[in-house]
Amino acid sequence: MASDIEAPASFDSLRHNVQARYDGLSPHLQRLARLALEDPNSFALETVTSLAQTAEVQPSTLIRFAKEFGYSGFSDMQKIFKLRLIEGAPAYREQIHQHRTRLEAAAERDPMAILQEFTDASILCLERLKDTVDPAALARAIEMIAAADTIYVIGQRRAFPIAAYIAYGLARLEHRTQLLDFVGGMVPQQAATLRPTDLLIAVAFAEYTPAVVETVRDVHIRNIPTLTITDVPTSPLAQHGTVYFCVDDADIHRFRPIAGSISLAQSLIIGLGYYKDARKEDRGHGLKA
Amino acid sequence: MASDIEAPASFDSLRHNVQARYDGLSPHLQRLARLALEDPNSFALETVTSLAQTAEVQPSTLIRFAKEFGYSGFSDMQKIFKLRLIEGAPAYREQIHQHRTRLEAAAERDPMAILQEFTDASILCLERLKDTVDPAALARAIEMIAAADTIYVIGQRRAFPIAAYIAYGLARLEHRTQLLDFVGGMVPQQAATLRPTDLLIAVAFAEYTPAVVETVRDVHIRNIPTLTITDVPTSPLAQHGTVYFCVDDADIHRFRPIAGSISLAQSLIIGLGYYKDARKEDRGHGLKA
DNA sequence: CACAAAATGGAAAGTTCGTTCGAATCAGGC
DNA sequence: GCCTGATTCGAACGAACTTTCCATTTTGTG
Repeated sequence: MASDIEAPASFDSLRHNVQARYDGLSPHLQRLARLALEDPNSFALETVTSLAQTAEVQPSTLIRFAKEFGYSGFSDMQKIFKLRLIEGAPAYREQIHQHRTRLEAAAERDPMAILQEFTDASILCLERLKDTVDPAALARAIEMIAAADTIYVIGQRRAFPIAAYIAYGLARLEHRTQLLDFVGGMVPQQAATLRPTDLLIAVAFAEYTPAVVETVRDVHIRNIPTLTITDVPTSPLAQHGTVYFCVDDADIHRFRPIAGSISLAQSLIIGLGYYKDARKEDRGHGLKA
Repeated sequence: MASDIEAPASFDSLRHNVQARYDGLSPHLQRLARLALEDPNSFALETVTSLAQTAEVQPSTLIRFAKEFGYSGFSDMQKIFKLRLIEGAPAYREQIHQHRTRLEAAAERDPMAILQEFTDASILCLERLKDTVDPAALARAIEMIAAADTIYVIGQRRAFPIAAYIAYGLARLEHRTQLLDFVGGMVPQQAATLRPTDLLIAVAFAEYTPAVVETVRDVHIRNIPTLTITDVPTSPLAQHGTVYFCVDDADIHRFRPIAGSISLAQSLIIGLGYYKDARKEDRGHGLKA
């Protein structure tokens, strides 16, 4: 063991350590050092034996390598490599939990504290949205909307405001849009009139309003394109979405922030606006190369 | 084991399989399915025992889960999750870079850049909201809502989703609530039935929908309490609000973020929830000092 | 209400993995 | 050329992990 008061706790500091002491290492340890910095993924996922094979050293050398940098053994060092892979991801749910407890603590008397905590939580949702949305799905969703003849939008309870906003936005962009709002109780009949050239946009979160789920399923089974916004990949709306988005906003005191979903909806609308503008321009200037 | 000729070799196909067969799985397997799709990183890095603990199932259930989808055991399935991590991970650092360059270069075309820009703008709105909201107004608004007999909510166009959310939230807190949605064209008549013990909540931004403005003015002149959410203090809704909030969100690409207004609405609802809980407790334990 | 089938719990067996430690090998100095 | 110290090898051990199997509970059905 080189010195006693070390053991880097982050991948970055470990890398610095390895780089600084590289010249003073024995040949085999140098080989491992190179491997560790060039292919850290393998160090996170593979076993001592298989790493030893690829590096053409004995397993015990890997343990000596780990101890050389202050860890108690290989497993101890491997934690750092595993951490590097998930970087930042686990923070979200913990942070939300913090917000929730803080909100519950300070809330009873001061509404302003509620506002504070709630907007903070909403901001977190928005930050996360940027990371979790699949760019390909976003592009495809916009194309689907642009290609559709008539767009039907459905959403109930907490999801209704989002559905309403989508309908509003589409109408502003002069799309044929129909918000299925259950007034008059004719939704099943309305859904039955959808054609394969139309599009159904559905929004629902747990517990998924049965009427919405059924509508989506019926329409999707009839091979009519569906675009769904829901919370988790296992939701029935994800299963029956031709394209789907998951915006999982952890709930805060029985109410979930919907800022994430709303912003996604708004981004879809704005993206659609640009998409249509671009196509209009192309048509105006003739065919493009 | 469900069938014999399967075992997805990629994470995508595994995800599709899980989504498709989710409904037919037993409760515990469903729980694992959710965890697997929502937190695939843990499935790649952690052990059977620790995953079983977080999912609150027995380790054996994880093996059953893996076999259900055609793998020989958990380790066999875990390979897929590990693969996803090494293929998906290098993207991360590049993604950050991509975001930057895409934002600077081609913001107009790329939907992902729009999403980025738009969520950033929404975050800004939320930051501002915390500073601009008057704590006294917030407290008074909650008291007004709590004191009201029946609450009428009105909002059109972009403000309609916000009004709809308020109506939803109030209904969930078991308030008598009526969303004035212009279906049937009876809004003026409905508004005429408001009594001084009721409350009108109105939401409108420039250009203020005339029907909403008129309704608010009429109700306010009749000395019925009004709570309004609008954009600027000079708005007609601010003038005729017994209590009013201004949430001025600068527009971006012809559309304004409404995340700020939505979050204010949600904070009002949650604040009301706590307020009611507190009063209920007080009544239960007698008068408080 | 009893029964069969499915789902789950839990402990014990079996396997893989990480780690240790003495022997073997190598490099450089007298 | 031998000796010393550092380095590496590799078998054996012990711990951790996965898997199996059967008892128990739950669920649905006649």
